[in-house]
Amino acid sequence: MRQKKTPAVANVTVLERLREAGLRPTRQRLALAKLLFARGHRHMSAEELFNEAKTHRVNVSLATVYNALHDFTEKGLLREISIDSNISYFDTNTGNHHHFYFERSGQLEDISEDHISISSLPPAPGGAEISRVDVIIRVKA
Amino acid sequence: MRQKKTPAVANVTVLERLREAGLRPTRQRLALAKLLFARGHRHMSAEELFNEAKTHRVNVSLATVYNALHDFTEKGLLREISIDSNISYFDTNTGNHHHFYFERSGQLEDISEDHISISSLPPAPGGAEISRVDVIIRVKA
DNA sequence: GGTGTCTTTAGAACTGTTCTAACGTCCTTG
DNA sequence: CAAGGACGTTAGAACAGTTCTAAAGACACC
Ligand SMILES: [Mn+2]
Ligand SMILES: [Mn+2]
Ligand SMILES: [Zn+2]
Ligand SMILES: [Zn+2]
Repeated sequence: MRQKKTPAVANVTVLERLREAGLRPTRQRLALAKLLFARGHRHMSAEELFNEAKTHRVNVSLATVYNALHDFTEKGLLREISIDSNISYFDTNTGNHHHFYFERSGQLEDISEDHISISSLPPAPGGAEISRVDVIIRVKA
Repeated sequence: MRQKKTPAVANVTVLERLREAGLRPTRQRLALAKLLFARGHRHMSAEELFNEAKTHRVNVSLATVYNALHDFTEKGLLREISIDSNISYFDTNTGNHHHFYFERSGQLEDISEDHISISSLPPAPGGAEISRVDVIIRVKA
C-alpha cells in the first residue's frame, strides 16, 4: 500500500519516536502509534485500540495490535497496567504517576506522583530492587 | 460422606466464621476454609487452592473452589487482588494493608498499612466514593 | 536481483474463569 | 415422615483475553 503524499507533522514525530526506540517504522506501527500518541495521555486496552483502528480504516490484525503494544512497552514507549484481572491497559504516560480506577466504567485517570507519598518503606526482603510502585485508588463510579 | 468424629478446634472456629458470614457450612466450604484460614495470612490463587485441596485428599471440583472463593470474598472473609492480569489472588488478610509483589515468583507479601501514607488526595472526580486503595510495590526477585 | 531478517497475518491454541444443567443436600412445613 | 423448595456441588462446555504457529510479505543490505 502507498503512503499518503503529505504526512502531517504528527506523522513525522511518531516516526522519529519509533526510530529512536529502535523499532522499524512499519505502516502498521506508525498507524497504531499515531492513534496512541496523537492526543495526550491515554489508557487503552488492546481491544480498544483494535476497534479504534477499525474506525479509522486502519486495517491491522489483532495479533499486530498485541505485537505493537508489547514492542512499544518493551522499548519504554508505553507502560502496561494490570488492574482488573483479565484486561491489560497500556498507558501512554510512562512517567511516575498513579491512578484512579473507576470500577463501573473501567476507566483510568492519572494522579500526579506528588500527591502520594510513601513513608518508611519496610525492608524490601533480601535487599531486592524495586522495579515500580503502583498506587490504584478504586472509586465506585 | 461422614464427618470425622473429633473435629479439631480449628474446625469449630472455621464453622463459626462461615455461619457468622451467613454461609452454609457445607463439607466443601469447611474443608476449603480450613485450608485457607488455618495458618496465618495467605495469598492464594484458585489453582493453588485447588491443588492444595487435592494434596489433602479434599475432593472438590474446580467450580466449587471458584464458588467458595467468590462467596467468601462477597462476605468479607477474603479480599481479591488483581496484580498480574490473568491470575486472581485471594487474600486472607482483609484488613487495610499493601503488598510487595515478587515479579519472578509471583508471590505476595504484606506491608503494614502504616508504612504508606497518602498525602493530599486529588479531587476524586464527581465526589465519587473511594472503595479501596491498593499499593503494590513490584520487586525484581 | 538475491539473501536474510524482521513484520504481519489468519486462525488455531491456550489459560484462567464462568456458565450450564443435572444432580445432591438439607431445611421447612404440613 | 413426606413433599417441596432453596441452596450447593459438579463435570464439562463455553467464554474471553491473549499468545502461538506457520506461512506470506516487506524491507535492508549486498
Ligand atoms: Mn502482556
Ligand atoms: Mn473474580
Ligand atoms: Zn496513567
Ligand atoms: Zn495481603
